Amino acid sequence: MKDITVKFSDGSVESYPYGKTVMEIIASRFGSDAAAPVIAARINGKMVDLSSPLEEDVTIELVDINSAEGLGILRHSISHIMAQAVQDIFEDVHVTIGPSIEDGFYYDFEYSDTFTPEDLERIEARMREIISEDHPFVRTEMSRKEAVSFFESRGEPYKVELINDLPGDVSDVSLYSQGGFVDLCRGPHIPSTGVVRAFKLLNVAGAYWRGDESNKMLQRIYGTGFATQEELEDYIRVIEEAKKRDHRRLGRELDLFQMNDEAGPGLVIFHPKGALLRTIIEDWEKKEHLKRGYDIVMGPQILKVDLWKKSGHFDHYRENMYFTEVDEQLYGIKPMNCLSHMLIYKSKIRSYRDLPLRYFELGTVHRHEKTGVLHGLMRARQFTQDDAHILCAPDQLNTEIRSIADLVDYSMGVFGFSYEVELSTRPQDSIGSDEDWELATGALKQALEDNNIAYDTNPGDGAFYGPKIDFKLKDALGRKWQCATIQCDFALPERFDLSYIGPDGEKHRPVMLHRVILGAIERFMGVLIEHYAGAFPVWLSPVQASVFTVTDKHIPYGETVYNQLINAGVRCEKDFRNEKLGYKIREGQMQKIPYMLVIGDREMESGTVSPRQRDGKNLGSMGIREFVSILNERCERYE
RNA sequence: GCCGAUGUAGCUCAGUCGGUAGAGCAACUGAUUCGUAAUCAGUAGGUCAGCGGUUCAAAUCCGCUCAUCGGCUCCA
Repeated sequence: MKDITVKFSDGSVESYPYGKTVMEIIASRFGSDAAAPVIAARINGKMVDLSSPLEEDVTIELVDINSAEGLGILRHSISHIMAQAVQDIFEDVHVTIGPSIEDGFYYDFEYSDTFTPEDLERIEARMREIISEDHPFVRTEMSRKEAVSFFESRGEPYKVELINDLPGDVSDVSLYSQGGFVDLCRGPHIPSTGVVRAFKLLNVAGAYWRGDESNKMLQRIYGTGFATQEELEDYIRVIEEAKKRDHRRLGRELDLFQMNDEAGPGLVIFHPKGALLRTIIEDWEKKEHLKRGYDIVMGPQILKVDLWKKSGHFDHYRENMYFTEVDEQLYGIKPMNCLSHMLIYKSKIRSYRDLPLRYFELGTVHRHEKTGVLHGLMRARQFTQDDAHILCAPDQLNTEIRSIADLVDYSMGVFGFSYEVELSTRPQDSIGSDEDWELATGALKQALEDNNIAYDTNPGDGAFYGPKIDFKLKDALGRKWQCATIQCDFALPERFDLSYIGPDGEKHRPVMLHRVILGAIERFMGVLIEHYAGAFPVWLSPVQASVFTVTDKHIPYGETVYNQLINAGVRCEKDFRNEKLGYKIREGQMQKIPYMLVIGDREMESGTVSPRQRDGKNLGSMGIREFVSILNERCERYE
């Protein structure tokens, strides 16, 4: 056999004997030390194991354990090790699938009993044994038929189902084994179990087979793995930090809101500070929308059921709606705000000169969410959307979508979020013609491209009335939250027979855009609380400053300072209790108040205040007016 | 809705083998008048989520319901 030529990603080209494995080639080219963090390779663009032999001329790229792909391979391999450990320990466990995911991996098992936290420890212990035994991951290939009978003989029905459901043109499948455990798997994998340095099993949860709620519930074990122990510990620290930032906890500690069993699940009760924060956000939004040519409108909470039938909500959204009977008439409590907006449009004959019309409503909606999905402010049964419906001519769609995307971008910047964009296309259960769906999807796509916005596509994930663009913001811990969305809708204008008179004097059908910027104010507040860990920027803080007296004799002057600040529009509290200054400061810090104003002899004599910033910095003595202008300037910069 | 876990004072949590409930912090009262993250002392606070069952006796064992938490499905 003749030698083969290998081209490396640094551009160098070398010859090797036929049939050498990738690992051997890397070791001879870079030395075994340099090869250590490499756990897989990309050969002519295809990911392979290091143990695969090279039988033709190739271009080779090394996949490092620290790259996103390398980490994915490592975690996927750990999931196989976990599956082996589980089957070693427990009887009657059937394996299903076990992929790597964003922050780790999981494996789903069918098991008649349930896994407990103690079981996880036993599984981890067995995994450590498997790792120290350093079993190689061995790839083999089989025909579909062989593989089916192989997994049948091993009593693994889920694997058989997976193979049977492969596309018809797939003739062979690959299997990976390590230490007697065999799994159907595309690969690649790490060379051997001993490569694993740091892993942890995190929790057990139920999960439907193939994610379908009509299927059997399996038991999923989540875990994660990293190249080093330090990285694993960092990750665990982030989880702990997230727990500390939990908006449900901070909501109570900062006295922002409560959820109350007596009131009902999924219902938020805003306390004074939470309601103030919400008011600040809503006032900001109204101002920004008025600047951009939106009209503020308001519709009723309940509308007759016939209108919901007309809109399609009764047929497609009924299970999420609440209904109530008034004077023997059935009413639907609104789960969306569009209906009133349609009626506003229809209240007059519209000309093309009137378009676009942009109706903005801070609309409170009710949705009957399943009990299991409720989650503090993030997922409630009553929430308020910063909703708008834009009615425009088809040729105005592009401009309108682009300016919404600009508003999203501006708003995310104000709150300090980066974001990602997804385009979702027609779902199974939907209304409207194929042409309209195509037109709408094309308009969204075109606008994104015109604005140079990178996006992913989610096929079949649109709303029942139209395709949508979702914006997923990223918070301080890198977690993603769905907030803004733009949905294109040809169906509702049709159903409500909306029209405008064009330049030709004829009736034309307008197009509608549904859109939210922050999404639900409740969810957005939840995200904000966790993003800032409760330490809101000055412009958002429900309490911007608190006045602290050193002793009782400073109370009269403190009262003067407090009143001046309140009159200047500062959101201010006072703490004139007979407590030591350090005690008040500590409480102020825990309440995350941006400025604490200390009032003692010095300030009383010179008519000043001494602001202490939340970061502990003492600003020294200054006049009240000076303090107010510092505060106002920061607010103007959205600090 | 489904799988699993949990529910004890305002909060965080103890409570052994079934024998009628405890701590720290917070609160309240008093003393202290104090300069940048906790002054001291005292007082009060509980239908042990709810309902039912077993038992001489239930926070503890069993059943049901409700709620919460972690996921799945769904979603702003």
